[in-house]
Amino acid sequence: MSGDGTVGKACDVLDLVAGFNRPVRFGELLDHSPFPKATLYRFLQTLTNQGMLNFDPDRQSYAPGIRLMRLAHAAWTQSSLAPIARPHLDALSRDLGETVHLAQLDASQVLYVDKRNAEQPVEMYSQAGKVGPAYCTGVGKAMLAFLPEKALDLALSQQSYFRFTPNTLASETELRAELETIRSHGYAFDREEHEPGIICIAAPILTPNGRMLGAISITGPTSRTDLTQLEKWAPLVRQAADNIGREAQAWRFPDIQQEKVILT
Amino acid sequence: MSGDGTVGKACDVLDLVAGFNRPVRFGELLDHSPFPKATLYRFLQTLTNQGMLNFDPDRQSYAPGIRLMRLAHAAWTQSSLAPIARPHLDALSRDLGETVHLAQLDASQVLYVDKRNAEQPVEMYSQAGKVGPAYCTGVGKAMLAFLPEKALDLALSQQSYFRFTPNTLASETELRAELETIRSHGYAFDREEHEPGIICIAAPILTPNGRMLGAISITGPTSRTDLTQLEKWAPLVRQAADNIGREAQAWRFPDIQQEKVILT
DNA sequence: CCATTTAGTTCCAATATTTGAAACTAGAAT
DNA sequence: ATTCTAGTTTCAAATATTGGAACTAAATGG
Repeated sequence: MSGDGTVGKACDVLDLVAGFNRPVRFGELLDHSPFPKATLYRFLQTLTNQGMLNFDPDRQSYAPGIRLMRLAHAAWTQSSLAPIARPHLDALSRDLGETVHLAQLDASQVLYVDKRNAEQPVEMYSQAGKVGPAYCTGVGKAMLAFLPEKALDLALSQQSYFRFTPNTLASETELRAELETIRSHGYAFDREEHEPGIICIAAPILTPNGRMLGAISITGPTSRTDLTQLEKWAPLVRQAADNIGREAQAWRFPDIQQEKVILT
Repeated sequence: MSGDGTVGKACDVLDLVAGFNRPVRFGELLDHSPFPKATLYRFLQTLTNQGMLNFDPDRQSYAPGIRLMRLAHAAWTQSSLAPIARPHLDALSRDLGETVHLAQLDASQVLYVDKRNAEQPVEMYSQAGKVGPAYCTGVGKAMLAFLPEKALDLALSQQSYFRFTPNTLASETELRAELETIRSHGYAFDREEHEPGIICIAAPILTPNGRMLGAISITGPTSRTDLTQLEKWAPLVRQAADNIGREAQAWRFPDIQQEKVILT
């Protein structure tokens, strides 16, 4: 994938292991990796040794290690929009009573960063940290629509365009047209493009100076809601997204000033 | 810390950045790292490039990257006890009405893997992924008590023994005596050793063949409960821990058999 | 406004590490 | 008992990392 020397390769191995979504044996990994046996073997040893992978001696299988959870906790706290967005998600969830998602883009995929569930309490990592396709979800399209040109080209070339439902926009051409519409409206719909019976409205989170940071969405089942209903919520969703974007840009400036004060 | 070649060093840099618990600039990292300027610089570039770190161009600061969240999600699903323990935590939480923790050991520290909160829904990564000291928490001591000798020696040498409260066991000698008691009882108390006003009872999670996998605990404020009350719950906690341990060992065997069946 | 300091980035030859074919070992299947 | 398969180790050649030093950009201050 990406040739950042030894470290990049090690990251690729991490992804490889994580990608199986189950503990996996050496041989399987070898079949799916570009590395020679000895090389892959040493990477697995090193990563296991570091706690980035977990080796189960009973099963003789590798899985992502819990050291990653500690690091991810720091990432969630510091690099994600979750801390800033939290009160806004709470408010949307309370006011609208439907599922609320907060997502960011990671490797051209949608990464769900936080969630409020309509009737039941949040399920932990089973939601946060989960990934999904960008080209056929509300949050995904909302984010793509406001990506800078070069990044967009790359991202669009990396989508699978698998047709999950009859409504899926399953080509780059169709998707680009849709993104145009989304840009002009300022929000995106998911018209059962990923899962039948599930629709959503999503808005991008943009800083005042235009950097796209993520997206939020309101999701509901077609049994309970429809696109007309969702569209009525558009102003609310947009407003929440704008507030998050503004706060995100303002964030940390106090921090820097503090340092200045201390140094003076 | 640990010299696993280039990959090990890159992991150290990740820990270094995560350890600040806030976005941090190049210079600060340099002051706290053993690497020369150019070397650290290249590590940061590579890791940022890989999405393992996040570089904020406005602030010119580094933070753990959201790619870690995706990997951690896989770790939580596959390598942690959370999926197995979930129903047991739910039951304990429902029956006892107090806070329930599930923890595992990571780098001689307590890593909280899941949680049920008495009255309010779970807070996401703000709990899962969080780390704490092993020598002065219930889950920590319960796990240490059932660690194999060599691993225990290492772990005990890595504790800070900071005296958080008057009750903290702030030396290896005191702690070893306590671990002896815990081994004979099969459960551990936290007698306000980490936070004043907070007590807990914890039980190690052991496989039938004796491998220590983690621990669970029931925590309460001294205003509402006392050690006598907690001790009454010991059988319940132990039973839940045993069930988790048994299921964890049994886990995956079907998987292997499936493969055998397919191959035959 | 220019001089000076500080912070961050690039270069490149010396050096240490990674690489991977091949040999080896343990255990399962025949 | 023998053959296979899966996993582990070895070692010289190939390659990537290293880090001192030179460089640039941006902040500071005179």
